[in-house]
Amino acid sequence: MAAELARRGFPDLRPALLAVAQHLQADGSRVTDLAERSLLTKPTVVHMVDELERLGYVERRPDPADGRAKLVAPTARGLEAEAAGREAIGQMRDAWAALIGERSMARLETELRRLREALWPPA
Amino acid sequence: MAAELARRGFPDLRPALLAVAQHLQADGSRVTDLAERSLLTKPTVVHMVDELERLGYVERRPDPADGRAKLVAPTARGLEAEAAGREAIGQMRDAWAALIGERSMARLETELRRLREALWPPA
DNA sequence: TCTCAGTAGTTAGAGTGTCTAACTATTATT
DNA sequence: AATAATAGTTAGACACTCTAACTACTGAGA
Repeated sequence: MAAELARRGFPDLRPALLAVAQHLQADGSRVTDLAERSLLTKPTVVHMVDELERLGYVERRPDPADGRAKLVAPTARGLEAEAAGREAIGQMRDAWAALIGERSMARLETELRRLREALWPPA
Repeated sequence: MAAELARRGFPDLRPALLAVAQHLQADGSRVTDLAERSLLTKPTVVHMVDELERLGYVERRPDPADGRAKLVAPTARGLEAEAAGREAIGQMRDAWAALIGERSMARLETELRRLREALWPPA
C-alpha cells in the first residue's frame, strides 16, 4: 500500500504511518482508540500522529466531550490520501482477480472475511 | 508465530529473525538467497544471521562449491525450533478450521495458494 | 463540595530492525 | 594477466516500538 500511495503522489506515507492512519475516522479519532485498533501502544501512536501532523495529513483538535481527550482528524490532504488508497485497493483487487479469476477472488474475500469475523468479532 | 514459539520454549526468536529463518534450508542456504527470498537486503540478512548464530540457531560453514560463499545451516536447536514451528502452524490451522469450518478453511487455503502462485510463480 | 482513583495524552530513553554506501575476498571473463 | 562481477561484510544513520514515568482532566463517593 505504501508503494502504491507513493506512486500516486504520497511518498511520505510509510507503512508504520498507514498502520495507524488506516483507522482514522473522518470526524476524528482518539489516540486511545487508534492504539487499540492498530494493536500498538499509546506512545507509539502518539509518535505516529506527531509525524502525520508534521507531514500535514492530520490535525489535533480538542474533544468537546472530554477535556482530557483530543480528536485526531484528517486534513484535506489526508482525505485525498484516503481516496487514493481506496482507489489503489480497488485496482489491486481487480488485478488479482484478473490473475486467479473473479470466482476465486470472490471466494477468497468471503472466506477471509469469515475468518476475520470469527477471530475479531465486530464489537 | 513468534508468540507461539515463545510459548514452546523459543522466546528469543523474534519476528524479524523468523522472517529470515523461515527460508533456511536444512543443508544450508546462502545469504544472498535468504535475502532474495525474505525480500530484505543482504546487510539486513547478515545482521539477522549474526543474531541467529549468537543465539545458537544457525552456524556458518564455508561453501565447498564457491570460496566466496558461506552456507548458513540450522543447528540441532534450530531444527527443534523448526519442528515446534510446524507444530504451531498445524494447531493454528486446526483452531481456525474449528472456527469457520473445515470446508471454509480448505477453500481459503486453496485460493491463497492459487494467488501466491500467480504472484510469485515457483521459479 | 472535596478528595482521590482512574483515564487521556505525553515525554524520555532504550533496544531493535532496516537501509545505503563502501569495503574485502574470491571467481569468472576476456 | 587484468578486470569485471559476485558473496559476504562493516559502518553508520534513520525509523519503529516498547516500558516507565509524568501532567491534566474527569468522575464517584465521603
